[in-house]
Amino acid sequence: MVRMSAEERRESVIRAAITEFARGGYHGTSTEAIARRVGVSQPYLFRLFPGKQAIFLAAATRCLAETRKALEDGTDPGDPHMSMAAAYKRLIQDRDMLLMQMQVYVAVAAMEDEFGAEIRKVWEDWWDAIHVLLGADAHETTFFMSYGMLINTLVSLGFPPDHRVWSNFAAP
Amino acid sequence: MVRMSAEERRESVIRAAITEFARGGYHGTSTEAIARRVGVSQPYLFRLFPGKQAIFLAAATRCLAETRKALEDGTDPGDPHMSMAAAYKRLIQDRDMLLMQMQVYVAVAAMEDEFGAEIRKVWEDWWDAIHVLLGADAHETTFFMSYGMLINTLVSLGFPPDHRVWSNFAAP
DNA sequence: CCTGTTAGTGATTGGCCACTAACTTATTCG
DNA sequence: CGAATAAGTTAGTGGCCAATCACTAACAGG
Repeated sequence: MVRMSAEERRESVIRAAITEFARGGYHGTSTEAIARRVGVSQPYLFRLFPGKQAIFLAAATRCLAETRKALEDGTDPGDPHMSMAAAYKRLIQDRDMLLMQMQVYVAVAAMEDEFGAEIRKVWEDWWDAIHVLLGADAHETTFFMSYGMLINTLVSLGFPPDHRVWSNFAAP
Repeated sequence: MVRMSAEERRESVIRAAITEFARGGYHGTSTEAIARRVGVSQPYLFRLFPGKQAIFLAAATRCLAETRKALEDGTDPGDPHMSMAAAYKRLIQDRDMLLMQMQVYVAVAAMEDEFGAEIRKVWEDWWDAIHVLLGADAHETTFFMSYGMLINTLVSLGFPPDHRVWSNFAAP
């Protein structure tokens, strides 16, 4: 048994939660599954977080924040469009991260309360950050985000990389 | 008590299932809820369908098929791009239909078996149909689908129509 | 009118799951 | 050391939910 500070544990829980929620969604994931992945007893999760929803919210915001950060860090001001696209391509290698993003979107539609407002705010900030990076051209921003969301869908659906629906994203 | 043929009942179940699954997702929707909406007892669902998964699959394929049909029917060959975009705009007034689409995507990622293959096939056909309607220009097809998927996301997240993230989809 | 079939229900069950309570073990520090 | 504190566990509970079973009510044809 490896003892950790509560803060470190919470961190592990968030990571595990992203993986589990990504696959099962909110209702399809048991706290038991998360706890097992962390390597801790299930009831202990409820000491670290007030409830399942709180775990999901933490995982959701973390997922969006990390995605955003990866994009920002990977973007070269010299050629933002190309470098950002490349950064997203790198990002989606992590399937769990991408699936979690999708789960967050449908969860917001379902919960529709404080949770929704919180996520909308994070997403909005993300949008704005991209907007600035792409030279504050609204058209470009919409364009980039659109492509991103299509990619999410194609990955979710599990189309293999050589399928024709991917043809416009082919590496040069 | 209104008696119906099994086939008619199945139809009602599919409609009810789309509404319920759209809001709760696969795991977040009880067969009880679907049955209540249909106006029928819960066990009877299992006479009409072999199980919950089968109900979801029926609802999923129906949702995609109807969406596709609405796009095809709404597209004017004279100006496919504009008319198809308008058709999608009309389509998304039905929030349940759109949310169900999202639920299908995440469900495929989770189930990842026969179910996934079935849905991929339907989606692929949809893609091809759009492709032809848009003049077999792969770039245009990707473009259109991307916009569609971004719209789905924005609706799921619940951004009000006057929010800046919508600015590029503003009506002329 | 009776007999086979089809539509539909009520009661139940076994399993899972979020969450609580009460207890145990390790760490820190005066 | 020893006692307060923080990390973690085992055992249990009430509620929900998919699926089954055994049954009843309506209709159709002869």
